[in-house]
Amino acid sequence: MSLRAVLLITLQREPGTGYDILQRFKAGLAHVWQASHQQLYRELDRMRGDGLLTCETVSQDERPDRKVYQLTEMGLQALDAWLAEPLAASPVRQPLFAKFFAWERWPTYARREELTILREQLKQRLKTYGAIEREWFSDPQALTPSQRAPWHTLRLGQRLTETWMEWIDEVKEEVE
Amino acid sequence: MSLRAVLLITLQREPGTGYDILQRFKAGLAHVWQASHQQLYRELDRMRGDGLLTCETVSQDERPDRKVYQLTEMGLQALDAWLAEPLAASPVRQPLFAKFFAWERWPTYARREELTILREQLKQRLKTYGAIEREWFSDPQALTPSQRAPWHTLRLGQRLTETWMEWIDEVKEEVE
DNA sequence: GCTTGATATGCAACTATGTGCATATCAATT
DNA sequence: AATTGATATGCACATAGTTGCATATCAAGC
Repeated sequence: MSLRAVLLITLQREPGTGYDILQRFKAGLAHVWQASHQQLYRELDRMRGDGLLTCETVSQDERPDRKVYQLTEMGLQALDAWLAEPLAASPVRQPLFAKFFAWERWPTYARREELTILREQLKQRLKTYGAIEREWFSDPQALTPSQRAPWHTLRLGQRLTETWMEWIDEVKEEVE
Repeated sequence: MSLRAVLLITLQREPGTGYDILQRFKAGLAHVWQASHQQLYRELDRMRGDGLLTCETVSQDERPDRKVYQLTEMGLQALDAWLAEPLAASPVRQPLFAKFFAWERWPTYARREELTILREQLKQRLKTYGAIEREWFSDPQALTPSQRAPWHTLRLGQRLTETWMEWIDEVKEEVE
């Protein structure tokens, strides 16, 4: 349901095509949801089939048609229902942690490589967060409550990433 | 692959049945992996089919047979290959964050309920972590490196959970 | 002239996970 | 005597997500 919910939220703000949504995902929702274009197009079509969206095909000169999706009343109701229902706890799944349970069989060079790559990914993620923050939330005091809410999620994303990085730096010393 | 990998690690330490593994998951690996019994039995059977495990059926007086699974040489190789290969970055998927992007449509009472329930779940998780720590890692200094490694994962689990809880407490004030 | 990247869409096959249902025994409690 | 919880296994169906492939145009750079 969650991809569907994220799409409902994204389209509720303004109508758009699969490609639009993909761009929005890459820009600001990067710390919220990731999906491939295949997944998006498929889900949008299903949602249209279920009556949550309407689809208007816009012809373009000598280019593939754009399909602009828009929420229906039913879609809005589905969104409200999802918002009202508390989320189920997400199951814990940390494949990296599992490797620590096979410490003896995990070669030192592989440990080092794994942690180095992960640290690099986290650093990159922080950079992305920073870019999003500068673009959308440069002046937190000036934000309205509904603009401020997404900012909070970004802040948590940052703190969780920092917590991870601090841990890696501590553990790395013991790896070698 | 990851459930498979977790099973390889669990069985590498000592052979066992699906039920055994389920108990181990509940006991100590709770902060690493969660899986239903259906998933375990199915995956174990597939792994046997792929030659990673052998299965010995042990008859019990008037009870269903127990199936004791054990790693094969191939299974050990698969484990080593998995350990050597750095993990791909896991995609970000935070349905809760998505709700913050629909702030205006998210009723105050629902926000409050959502965060209260989540806080309770996190508190419960910390309690579980505490129990695991007391049972397995009561004296961190006395641990061998390979016992110490899983302890690190527990510590990170605790810190991430704490980071979440602090964030909830901050955000809760603005919710109301 | 050719490649690369952005724009724009999607099918088909596969893998992973979740949910509902089903079975069977024994011990302990009500 | 009946129910509940622990032990022990599993099938079948449904949902969610990944990967490979396919198509088509235009602009910009080499």
